[in-house]
Amino acid sequence: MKNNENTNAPAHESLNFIELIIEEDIKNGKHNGHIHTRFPPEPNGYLHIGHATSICLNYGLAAKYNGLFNLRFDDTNPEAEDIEYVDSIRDDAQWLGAKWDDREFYASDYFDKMYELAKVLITEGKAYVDFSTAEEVAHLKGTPTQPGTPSKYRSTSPTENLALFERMRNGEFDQGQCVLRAKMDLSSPNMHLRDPIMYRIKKVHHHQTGDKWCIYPMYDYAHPISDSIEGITHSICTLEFEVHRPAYEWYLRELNMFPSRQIEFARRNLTYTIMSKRYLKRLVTEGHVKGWDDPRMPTVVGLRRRGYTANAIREFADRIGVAKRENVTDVGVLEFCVREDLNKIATRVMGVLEPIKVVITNYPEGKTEMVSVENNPEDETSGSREVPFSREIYIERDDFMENPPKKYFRLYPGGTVRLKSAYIITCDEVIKDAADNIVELRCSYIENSRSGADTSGLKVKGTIHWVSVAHAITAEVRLYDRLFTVEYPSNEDGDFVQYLNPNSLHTLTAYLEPSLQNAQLADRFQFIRKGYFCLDKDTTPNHLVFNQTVGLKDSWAKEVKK
RNA sequence: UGGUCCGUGGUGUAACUGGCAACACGUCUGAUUUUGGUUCAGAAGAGUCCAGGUUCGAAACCUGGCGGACCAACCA
Repeated sequence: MKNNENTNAPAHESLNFIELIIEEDIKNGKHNGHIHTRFPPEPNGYLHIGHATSICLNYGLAAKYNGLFNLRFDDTNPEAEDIEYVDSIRDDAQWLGAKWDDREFYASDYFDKMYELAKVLITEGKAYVDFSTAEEVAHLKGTPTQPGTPSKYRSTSPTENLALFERMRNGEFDQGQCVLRAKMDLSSPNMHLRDPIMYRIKKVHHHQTGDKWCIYPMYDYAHPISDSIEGITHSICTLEFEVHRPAYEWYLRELNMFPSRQIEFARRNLTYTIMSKRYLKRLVTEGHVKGWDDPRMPTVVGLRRRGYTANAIREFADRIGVAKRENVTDVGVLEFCVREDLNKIATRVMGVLEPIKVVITNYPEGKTEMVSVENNPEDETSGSREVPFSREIYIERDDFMENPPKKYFRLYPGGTVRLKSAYIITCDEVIKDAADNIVELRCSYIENSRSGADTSGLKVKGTIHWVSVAHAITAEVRLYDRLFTVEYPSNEDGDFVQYLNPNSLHTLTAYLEPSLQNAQLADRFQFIRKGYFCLDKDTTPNHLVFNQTVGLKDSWAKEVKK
């Protein structure tokens, strides 16, 4: 090895534990160095940010090692599943940037094969039909400290079991009357090895196979077989399946199938939100949010509507990495990732969220001039546009203070400020109503201070945004805050809904520069000095609606807090 | 109290498998700035759950504790 030019660079790129396994496998020529991963969602709910990072993980690994990635719907429980979820999951996965060509599979694609393989196990005396009730099965399994005891059906002959299983399949038994069990190890300290159920009877319609089947395989049986059939080399799942791995390996070994390897990682949690499908569903059904795609939801559809980019989510997945220990990632990291992406691509526009009117007394009445505003200082190719300026404008209410604290460099009586891309103004007079509310500011402008042609020589500390009263358009703007008031709602005592943030949605009517009239759903904007926004799908031809994706970093707000 | 897995700054991951702990977010300074944004420069913050042991040398290996998560659905 020759010495590296950059001696400070690590000798090796730092790898996560799964990459370590993969590289070891490649080095050893396992599967001829081929890598094949998959994402196996059950179509019984919408994808959330946790699923998204898992997709990034699995797809990313395949892409990195020139392998393949499959999307596979784990549809073994038709009672819980629905085609609606299949469609949304596929759409979200695609949006995230995963590619699987024609390799969109369903566990149900393999029902025939699974049925045949079950018969092989029965024939070899490794599986049996058990007519015990669910309670009996549970009871006979024993406890973690006490071994299980054999059911009286455990010794039925293979021939008889074969016939029984066929009758199960033919619908001759009632739902719940019997199950097919694998003969593993009743005395194992691992409960999942105590003759786990392979098939149960469910006389229900399946969204893919219709009414073809009335018996459906359990996860423990279906998953290794699906992986194996597809030639999945690295089957990545979450930690709670760790104890299932011996069963996973048992089936593949006993059936002599392609040895897919299961690898478990710790699911990643996020502060101030919840990830459990059950809880998410409650938020929707109980009306705490407006739907699965409510911009406050951690669902992929929610994040999309909120204005998050696939880029940002991929970057997030990358940054938080993957490991086996418990973790809670600060949402701040996610927010950092969107800001980072949006900063590069968002068009800068001006919009006043909470207005206060300013009259520029020495500016000609009825005059309108167009000032040039750059679309994005981070992108020289983005150009600029013309924005109308006139005698009466709106500025942000908190850009004015009657009695400003130290270091406040916005507008105040006698103070001077630059209007972004326009003139420098001085506040001469504060107009109040009978109730002492400030209703208007009277200012004067410096005529030769216009941006780009400033010969005034004046230096001002503050620059604020504005919008011309006569030209402003109005829009509904929805500001969002964290959905919960505590960092880890599911860890708190009591029902998680009591920790919902009552102020997670704040709706207001804003005044925006006229160019926003033509905003499209795919557009990304930065409302200067405020945050990143996108058009919401609730928009109608005469009612614009904008969502705040995330606010800008606000070091003044931090300063004020001190 | 049976089994499995896990314990590294506030948070998330690293440390090339034994050579006195790095990166990112966050925090704090300062500079630049017609966005209190961006960018740039810098700082503080862990001695790796604890105690022993092996070793010239341990975050890593061994032993024993402690702490946490998961497992007894005809869910996945």
